[in-house]
Amino acid sequence: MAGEKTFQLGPVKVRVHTSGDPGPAKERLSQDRIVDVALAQMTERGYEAVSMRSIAKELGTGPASLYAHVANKDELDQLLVDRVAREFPMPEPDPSRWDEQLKQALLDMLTVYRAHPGVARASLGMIPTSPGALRNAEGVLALCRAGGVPDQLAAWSCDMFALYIGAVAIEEDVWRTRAATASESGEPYGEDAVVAAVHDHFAALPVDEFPLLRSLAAVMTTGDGDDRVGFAVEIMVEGLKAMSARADR
Amino acid sequence: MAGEKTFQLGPVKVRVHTSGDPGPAKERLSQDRIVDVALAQMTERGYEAVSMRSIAKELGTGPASLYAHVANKDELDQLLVDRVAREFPMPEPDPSRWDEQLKQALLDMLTVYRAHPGVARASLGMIPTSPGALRNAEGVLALCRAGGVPDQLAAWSCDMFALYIGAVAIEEDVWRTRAATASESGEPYGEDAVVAAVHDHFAALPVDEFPLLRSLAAVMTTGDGDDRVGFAVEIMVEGLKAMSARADR
DNA sequence: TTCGATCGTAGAACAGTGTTCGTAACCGGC
DNA sequence: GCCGGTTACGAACACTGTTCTACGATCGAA
Repeated sequence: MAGEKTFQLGPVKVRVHTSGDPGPAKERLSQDRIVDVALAQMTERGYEAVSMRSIAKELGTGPASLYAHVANKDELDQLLVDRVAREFPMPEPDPSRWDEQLKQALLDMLTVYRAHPGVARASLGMIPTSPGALRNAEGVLALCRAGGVPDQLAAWSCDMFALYIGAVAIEEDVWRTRAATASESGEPYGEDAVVAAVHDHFAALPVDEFPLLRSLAAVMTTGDGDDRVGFAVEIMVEGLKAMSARADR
Repeated sequence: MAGEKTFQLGPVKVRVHTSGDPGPAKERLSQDRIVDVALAQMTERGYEAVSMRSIAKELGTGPASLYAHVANKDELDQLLVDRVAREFPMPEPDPSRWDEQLKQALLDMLTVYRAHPGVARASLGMIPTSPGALRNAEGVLALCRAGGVPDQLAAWSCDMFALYIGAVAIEEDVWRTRAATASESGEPYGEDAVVAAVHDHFAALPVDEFPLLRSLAAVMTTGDGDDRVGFAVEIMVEGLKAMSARADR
């Protein structure tokens, strides 16, 4: 609705220049531009805030226009996680410290997810042949190779790592949006308050039914997200090393 | 709309027995009954097929009636995963084979999720104080205790295991529903066909960019869901044992 | 037994959602 | 020049979760 418009009235064709009122001269739509604004909206307003309509509106058009470049919202979601997956930093494998590199790479993946809240929600069920997934898998495989991990173990590890990191990112985002909706309709619901409440709940459990949870309330609620993920990554990589050694033997 | 109905017409009150046409005499609604039919619908028609309206319809009422027993769809989802989590079999810990018991317990959790497709979609971000989650955590903690796992490791392991198993269940369900929608609008899209297509895609990758993926196409696409999960569970439990031993030392 | 307050029940409606249809405009190639 | 396939887009469809509102049933007290 800007720049130039033509009307057909019977045999007469009228060309009208509507001096660009509602925004600058619009470029043509493209899959990239759609993914751009979708990612921007999701990054600053969360997963549920971005819809076909909100994207179209920011692009100055209607939702139907998007379907020329994107088949589905499902496909759009896949494009988003693929775009984000390309940002995962993948180190050059160094056989002398491949395990530390692998752990760091996994933590970096989570950091990238955190920079784009909501995107991770589509990471489960990611198309394994998308460019981002390929890059990711190739990088993890290279690190495993550098560590002498048997091929089959390395292959299955790619799956496990991607699944776990995606799950952590999703869970964090779920709690994030929950805190947001809870804070806008009542008292603040910060992470510390939630953790404290959980701790108290555990500590008040009946002894005969939940003795361990009750006595371990403190350690159950110790540590933030980074601690927990750091631990899990440690476990997985150490387990991978142990099983590699066992396979060699 | 069954059994008995009264009409008020001015000062006159009329009581009419409508001989139970649209169903048996309806009982009162309750949270349990709502969760029952929601779980049944989800089990047989998938996550996206169950809505407040579909539940209400099967209960012979309108969607507004549900909100007297359930605050949200979010809360309903939590009730569903809690209900399912109660079905997780938790073994009596045996210190001589606690590791095998733990592995089996994790696989059993996945089996239960598989029996209720779609429910797992709400498992990420599960309320940790719900009865099902408590039962689950207590059971895992008991197994770790039997294995002499240090408390902090055991506590964080609960998190890791639940997250990973939930993620696997979700991913499986995503592919399941994708296959369903793909088969109803085109040729069948079975698991074997997808795996074969992925294999061919990997094998046809450019050598200079994805040498490992290309050469490892076979092992990357080897094994079904059980194989992959079995491997991941093995890795995690072995890693847990390794780190426990290291902490003792 | 009758009254009255409360709780559960629903119909209707609101503001959204993803998606499709039909038509109009545009663009590259003959 | 024209013309065919792609792109654009308003309108509409069938949904979704949720809220408002009034009506009915229920139960304790008078």
